[in-house]
Amino acid sequence: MAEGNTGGESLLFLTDEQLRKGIEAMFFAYRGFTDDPDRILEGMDYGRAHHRAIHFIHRSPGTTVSNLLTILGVTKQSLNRVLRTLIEDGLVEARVGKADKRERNLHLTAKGQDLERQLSDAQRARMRAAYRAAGPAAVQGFRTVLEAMMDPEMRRQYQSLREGEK
Amino acid sequence: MAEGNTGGESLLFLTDEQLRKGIEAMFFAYRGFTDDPDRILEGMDYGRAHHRAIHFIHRSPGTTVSNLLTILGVTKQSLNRVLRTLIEDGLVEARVGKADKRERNLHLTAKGQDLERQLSDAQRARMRAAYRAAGPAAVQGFRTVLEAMMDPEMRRQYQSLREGEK
DNA sequence: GAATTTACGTCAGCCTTGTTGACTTTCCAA
DNA sequence: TTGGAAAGTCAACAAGGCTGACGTAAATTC
Repeated sequence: MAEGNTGGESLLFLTDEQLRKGIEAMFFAYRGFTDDPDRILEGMDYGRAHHRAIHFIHRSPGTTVSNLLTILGVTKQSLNRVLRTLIEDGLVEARVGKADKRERNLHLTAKGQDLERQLSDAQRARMRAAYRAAGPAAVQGFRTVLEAMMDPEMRRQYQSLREGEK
Repeated sequence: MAEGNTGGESLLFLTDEQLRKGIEAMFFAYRGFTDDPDRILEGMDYGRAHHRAIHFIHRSPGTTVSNLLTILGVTKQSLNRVLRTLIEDGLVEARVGKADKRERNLHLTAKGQDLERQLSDAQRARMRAAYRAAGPAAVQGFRTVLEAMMDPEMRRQYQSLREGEK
């Protein structure tokens, strides 16, 4: 199904025009995707970077700083600035590693869980509405294309996160 | 596969776990989506903001500054900073409006077209690879979900852009 | 014809979030 | 014991958002 590139109409979805529409769809949809959490965060001292950190700490409790660096793809200085404020404000706890004491195992506090819940509720609500409107078959295609669009390294991260959770 | 679901079918794609996967897919895919143009731009004096301006001027030649403001969703000061450098460098031309002389009609110069081509070639190449790998049905679903994810206002913009082109 | 509104440009200043580079501390492992 | 990895810190800087204030020309309204 995927590679059947014989003649006629099978390749119509690969025209430059179709691709351009896909590109603009990504652009506009990503705005919607980030909008709700951004709105919640504004007014607090936090931004999108804090949201990302909170999301992935929630997702993989006990993860280390360097794990987070790999997933987020930023420098440790950038991440550290964000992490520091979250720790100072009591949303994140950094526990010295048990096996390797150089590592810090990151966890959300109750307060951190609260904010995470607020943010992900908003983001999931939009996602749910979109999924519901589009239907299960479209959702399947959505995920397939997005996965194919990732860099191989990001795809590995994405998939290992998936299998990491039960 | 991930969640221990029985074969209920109909609403399984709306579980929080499924939604979370979609959220992370958006995050990782958007990185891939912006990566290639970003790499081309770095080293030049331009960034993602310039790319966006160039894209939409190419897309709607003769568009006005305020049109662009609406589409991009930034302040005029932000856009102006970007536009000014593009005009100074001879990538964009701002012609005084014919009917309304307060307006500036924006066009890419030959030089601007060159960069646009470079950027969109890179972005389309990744998009094409993803589309090809996923197949036409998945692409259809991809676009449907993204469209449903947009804010109504953005969706209008997106659709009016679509109909603008033949 | 005067007043107001619109479209655009610009100056100044601030914030978030990214970057490099240099340096320290801790501590595991060879 | 020593090299290097993990983590943190300080400093400086850039891109690209933002607000507020102001200016000007053109169009519109009264």
